Amino acid sequence: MAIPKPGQPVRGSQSGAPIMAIFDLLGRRWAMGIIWNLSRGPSTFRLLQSYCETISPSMLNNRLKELREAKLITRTLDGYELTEMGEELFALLKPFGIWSLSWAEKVAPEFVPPWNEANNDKETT
Amino acid sequence: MAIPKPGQPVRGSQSGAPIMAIFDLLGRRWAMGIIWNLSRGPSTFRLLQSYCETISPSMLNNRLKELREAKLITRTLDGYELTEMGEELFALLKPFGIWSLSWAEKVAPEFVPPWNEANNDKETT
DNA sequence: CTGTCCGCTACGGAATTTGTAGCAGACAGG
DNA sequence: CCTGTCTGCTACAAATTCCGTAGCGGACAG
Repeated sequence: MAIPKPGQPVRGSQSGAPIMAIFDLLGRRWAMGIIWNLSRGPSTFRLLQSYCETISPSMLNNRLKELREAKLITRTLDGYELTEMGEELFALLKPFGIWSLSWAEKVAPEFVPPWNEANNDKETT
Repeated sequence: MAIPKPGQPVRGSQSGAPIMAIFDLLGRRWAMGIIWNLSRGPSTFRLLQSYCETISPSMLNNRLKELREAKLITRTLDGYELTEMGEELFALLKPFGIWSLSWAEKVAPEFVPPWNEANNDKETT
């Protein structure tokens, strides 16, 4: 049940607006992380698994299927990769990366990894 | 367990990067929806409950607590409202609203509510 | 004191996620 | 062909999270 059907009320939607469908899709464990990891280029099932260390194969499989049904990713000979729409979504997600740094500094300074301070200049796509 | 502790590996993080902490926080049911609803102004517990129709009180309470711990929202006499950081996050979330429309058109045309077509020109903040 | 509304908690059952074992297919060496 | 190894993916039970509903204590009106 990746994409809520038009007739069915989206979980938590007060109007069935598309934004709630997206939140329903991305508001699941690993969904955004998978998009994020895939933004670095095509990736295989196994590779994705190692990126998301503790994800279980069936979870990964489920998320991958849902994301595929949502036309956000696609299967290729190289494994999985973002579709054009997936890239668009990632473009929206990207600012989170920068913002999350300042957020982490405020709510949990120690949480910002040291390698980041010396490494965050490669952040430009 | 809203904010992953520095020592603990974030669920699904390959490096403990802040972005994964955000994904861990927002990648839970209702989290983004709550931020979204709160962006319209302060709201009460009961009101939030009616916005997120099927959420249970304990769930809402949990999310609210996590979001508060993450310094994204705050309690006031009016109920709950976004902090400055929460507003920043919403600013990042806002483009999703526009993008979700074109996404919905492509993956589920019928899903785009009719009222939107006559209403999406007030979207320019 | 009674009734009503509010914020919030408790708790059992349902749904989702995790951890682990394992299957089928591809490919290399022998 | 047989063996070993690697990859993509499935199965399934256990653990965790979430939903649905009942209910508590406080505020406030009559």
